Amino acid sequence: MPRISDERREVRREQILEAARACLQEHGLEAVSMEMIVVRSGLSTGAVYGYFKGKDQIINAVVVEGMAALAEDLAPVITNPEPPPLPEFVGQVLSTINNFGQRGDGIDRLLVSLHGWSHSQSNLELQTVTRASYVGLRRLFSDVVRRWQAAGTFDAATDPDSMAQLLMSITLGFVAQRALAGSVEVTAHITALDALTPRTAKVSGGRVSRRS
Amino acid sequence: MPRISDERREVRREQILEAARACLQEHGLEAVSMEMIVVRSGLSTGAVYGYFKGKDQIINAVVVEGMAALAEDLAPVITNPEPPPLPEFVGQVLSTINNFGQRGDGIDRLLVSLHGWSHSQSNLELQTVTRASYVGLRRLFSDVVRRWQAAGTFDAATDPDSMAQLLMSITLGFVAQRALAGSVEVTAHITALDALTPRTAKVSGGRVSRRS
Amino acid sequence: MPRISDERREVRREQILEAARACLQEHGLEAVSMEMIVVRSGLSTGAVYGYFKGKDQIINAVVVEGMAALAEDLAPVITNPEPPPLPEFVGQVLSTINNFGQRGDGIDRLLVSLHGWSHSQSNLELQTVTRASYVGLRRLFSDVVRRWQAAGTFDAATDPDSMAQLLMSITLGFVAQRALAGSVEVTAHITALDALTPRTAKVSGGRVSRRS
Amino acid sequence: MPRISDERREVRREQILEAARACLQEHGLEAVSMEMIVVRSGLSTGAVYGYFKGKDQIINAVVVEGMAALAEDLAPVITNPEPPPLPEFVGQVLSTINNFGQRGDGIDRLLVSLHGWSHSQSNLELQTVTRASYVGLRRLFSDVVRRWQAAGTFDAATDPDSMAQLLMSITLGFVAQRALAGSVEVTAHITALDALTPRTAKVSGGRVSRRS
DNA sequence: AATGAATGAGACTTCATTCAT
DNA sequence: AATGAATGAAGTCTCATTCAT
Repeated sequence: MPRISDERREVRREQILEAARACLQEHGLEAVSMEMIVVRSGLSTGAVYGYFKGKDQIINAVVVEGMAALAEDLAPVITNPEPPPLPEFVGQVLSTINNFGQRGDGIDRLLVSLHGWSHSQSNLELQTVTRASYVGLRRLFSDVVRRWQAAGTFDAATDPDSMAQLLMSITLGFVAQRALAGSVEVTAHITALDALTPRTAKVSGGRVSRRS
Repeated sequence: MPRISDERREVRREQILEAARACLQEHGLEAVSMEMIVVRSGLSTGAVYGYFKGKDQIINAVVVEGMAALAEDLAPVITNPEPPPLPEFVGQVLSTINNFGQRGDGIDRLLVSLHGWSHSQSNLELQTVTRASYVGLRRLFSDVVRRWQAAGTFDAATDPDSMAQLLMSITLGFVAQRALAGSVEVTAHITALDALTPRTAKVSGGRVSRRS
Repeated sequence: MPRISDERREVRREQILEAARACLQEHGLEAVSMEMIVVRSGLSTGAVYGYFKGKDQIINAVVVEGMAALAEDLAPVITNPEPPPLPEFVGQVLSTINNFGQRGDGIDRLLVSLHGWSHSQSNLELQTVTRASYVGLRRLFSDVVRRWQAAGTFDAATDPDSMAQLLMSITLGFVAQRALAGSVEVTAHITALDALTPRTAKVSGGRVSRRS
Repeated sequence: MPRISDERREVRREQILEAARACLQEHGLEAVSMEMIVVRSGLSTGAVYGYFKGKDQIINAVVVEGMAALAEDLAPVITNPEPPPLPEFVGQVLSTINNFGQRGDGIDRLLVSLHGWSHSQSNLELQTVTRASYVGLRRLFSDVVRRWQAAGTFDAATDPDSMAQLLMSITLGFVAQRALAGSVEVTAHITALDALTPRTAKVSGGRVSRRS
């Protein structure tokens, strides 16, 4: 029988993860220390160990919950039964991602996710979860492609899985480019995809006219 | 007046970086220790410190030289005065990247680069170099686009910088997806881009005229 | 809100300084190692670092607290409003110093202070404190001279500051000679000063009158 | 059969000691490193080890040769068969010492000697030499006292050894005070001793008149 | 449950000394 | 004799984790 309510427990847990995120972003994967997290969380060392078994578990939780939160944000866009044309669809995905990075508190959760990518290279547990998560996302992308094909707005001969790989690369690459090069714009991606996309008479005509 | 030749010095230096790469891949950014690198390099602690001022300098050198090596491999593809059509061009880029990752020795230099991405988030020196490097790569991409446009094989109205951002995302995303999801294929990307791209004869001519 | 009382904390701190003193005397300034101090203190490495930021801080604390303790011992002698004649006064000072060196525990705090003299040559922080402390002591000596002069037992024409310099030299020199030559006696100094000093009745009266 | 002449060898040896002195003064006993000395001496590591067996030997040589050089400077003053009255004699000693400290080259050999005092506390070899040297100096002082007594200018009842201890303290104390408090003047010491010293009619009369 | 002092393995780095050239 | 690269023991300090209170 817990002395403090589950609700309160959850608040504390989030407090710790919040602190960990901040430290991770501020100091990087190699330099985060338990003490940092403890101080920033406002709890005591012992208390933190009451919520997490150790440092690794905290880092993993940060990464995993980050992925989960992003997935949640992406869900409406990606499971949309009638997805918009590819450029617009990608625009929606990237916008969602962009917004995800900027949640009031000064922590850019996307930058934190880069640390997760690195960490998952050598942390088996995290690797398993991460891989499952990204493979899952890729499958959702391929489902979108299939929905386009079913709706007749996309070449039926194209392998949905291949297309999903490309969409995946664009998505992850957007995150990486944002972190590494700094300036990236969602609209630039939309523009570029618009330029690529072949338009059948009806569609392309419609769009072109809209823009002229 | 060095007792050992510059050549020999360079060999030793590379020995150390090689060891660092292996350790980085095997244990991850947070867990690499100097002792690991020292043991693996076959040199003594003191010797390693004779070549690098400290751990950070080694890590940075690994990352920076990794980027430089990749850039060198990519150069012929990316500075090609008559670049092939986009899907094929991207195919060449991704293939080069793929090959770069698999240089006999069992070290996947691309996985190592993910650690570099993470590390550069919180290491100012590395960040500066990294950013310059990726911004430079993006510029080269935009030059490729301009060459396509000059050759009349690409819509002249498209902003080359936007297109470069997309190419950049695809490139970086390929690396990330390879590390995170595991199975990615260059051919899948080519296929997908082929499906998107307007076919030369009819379309490109048509589009160019339509928009001019 | 500390779990251990301030009192207990102070005890621990003193434990560490005690250990440091012992090591300093036993091995000398260049050879004291943290491990020595840690082992001798009976605490763990981490614990010691919880009380002092580093080795330098410990050494400095040993020196500074040593000076403070000696100053405390000297206070009653040196601030005596009616100081005895010079030879006896110097005898009191040197005796106090001698006693200070032999506090039961087998550590000669005066020998330790020699290390402090050396260390303060190249440790700015320590130099500042040391200098202030010795300059302060010199001022107290000149005040004693002034009290003698006010009481009419000392030549009023003599510059108190000059006399203070001599007293200072005798005092510091006693410490040095004790450490370097080994056998020094307080009584020898008293005897010698007695031999120098003009005897009260005849001489001092004569001199004072002659010079006023 | 030495390939280089003994003369050249001696020059090199002095070069090394000179470098060691500079480093000792600049960085202090604990912080001097072989590399520092090597670099400053302008020789190579190996060369330095050709002249001295190790670091300790260099430090000891610096200290011992420093004492020897000072002794040489002091010799004429202290072995003077007809030493001047005590205040003047002390003045000569302290002046000699002061000059010893300031030999053009920016190195204060007296400050270096403080490190020697510290080092000799825990270096048996150095301690032996140092002790012998200072005990010897003290004996010379007592001989001076005996010469005063023989000449009838000093109370014959005074124990020369006691007086020697006092002179020793003043001498060493002058060095210490110079290093620790900064401003010390030879003249202040003369003045103070003048004020102490009892004058038989003739002598005191003469001096007093000079001052009134 | 909570606290935070204590632990101690292990990280990074220096540096006196050696020795192949 | 001279060089200076290499060695590796030893030093300083950090930090994840535990546990008495």
